[in-house]
Amino acid sequence: MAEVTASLSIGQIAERTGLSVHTLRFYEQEGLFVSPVRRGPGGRRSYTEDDVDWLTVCIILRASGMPLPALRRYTDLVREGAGNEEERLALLREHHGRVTSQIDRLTQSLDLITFKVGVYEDLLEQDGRAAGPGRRRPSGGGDVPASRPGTSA
Amino acid sequence: MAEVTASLSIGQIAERTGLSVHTLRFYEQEGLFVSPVRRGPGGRRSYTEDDVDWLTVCIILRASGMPLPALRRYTDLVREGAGNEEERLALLREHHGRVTSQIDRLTQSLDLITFKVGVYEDLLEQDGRAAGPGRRRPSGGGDVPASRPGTSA
DNA sequence: GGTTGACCTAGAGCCGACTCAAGCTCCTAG
DNA sequence: CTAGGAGCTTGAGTCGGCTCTAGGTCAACC
Repeated sequence: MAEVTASLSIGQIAERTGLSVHTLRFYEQEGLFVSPVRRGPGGRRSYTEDDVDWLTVCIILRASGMPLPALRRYTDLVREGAGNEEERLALLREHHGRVTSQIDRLTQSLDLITFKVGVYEDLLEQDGRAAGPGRRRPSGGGDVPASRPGTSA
Repeated sequence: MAEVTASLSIGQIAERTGLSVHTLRFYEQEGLFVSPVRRGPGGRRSYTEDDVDWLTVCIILRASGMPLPALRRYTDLVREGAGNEEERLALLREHHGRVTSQIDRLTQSLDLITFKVGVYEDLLEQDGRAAGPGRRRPSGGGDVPASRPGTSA
């Protein structure tokens, strides 16, 4: 129950988070740390487990496409402490919306891709065996040699 | 049934696809057109409906994160015509995989975001009414004023 | 005949998010 | 004592994907 918050070097943080030391310094400079990064002997950065936790959140937000300025804003709000929860919520909600619509867009795109994959699979399969009209797809995904152009989307 | 493939100007294409004229010229330069863009009087680009169809595919592939070089490669394969379907399929499959894993990542991220939104909603709601312990979440998403640090991820 | 407006080219510029380079300070091990 | 390795700072470079500028052509309209 003691564990007086062991301090971690930038290298250790890099290893734990998967971010590069470059990126860690860059993030610091961009104001993405809630509490200022302490310095140990020789001016070396010294981090805590809390920093790792926070970075984990940052990484997830970044992975979901939150731009650095937004992440920075969020960090600022958290640093300011209690009293701005509405704004934090608003920010998170907005991001939530963007992520869901991004997932939607991707899912839609995936439909086309899946379709095209299927078209080529059929094409190659029936190319392999002699002939014989097996299950075919509605056609229209062959991209170019469609003889009558206009259906190649 | 006639419709001798009316030719469209770059401006019309821009309007139809939502790409800017800049981007259309840029894409052409990047080799993202299957057939070379024809030129009308005065050297003006003249497109067909087929180009629109192809661009639509390109837009979807781009929207799902396919990098320009990959898109270019795919375009090259299509331009070359029949005989390279395996490679097209491989390319599409690879992209398919990347898109699905991207969707997975986003969905995971969304979980955290949703959770945090919930935390702040609860917090603000119970802040609004006097007190009374309504349904609460397991806590741990409050970011910073957690008194005992180390649980703020 | 002057002024739009859409188009052309070549090439520069921009933005986001890193990523690296140069030159320095420490500390530790051999 | 020196070589290596981790860290430091400032500032520049990179990459992907556009986006814009400058300077010009051409056709149409008033």
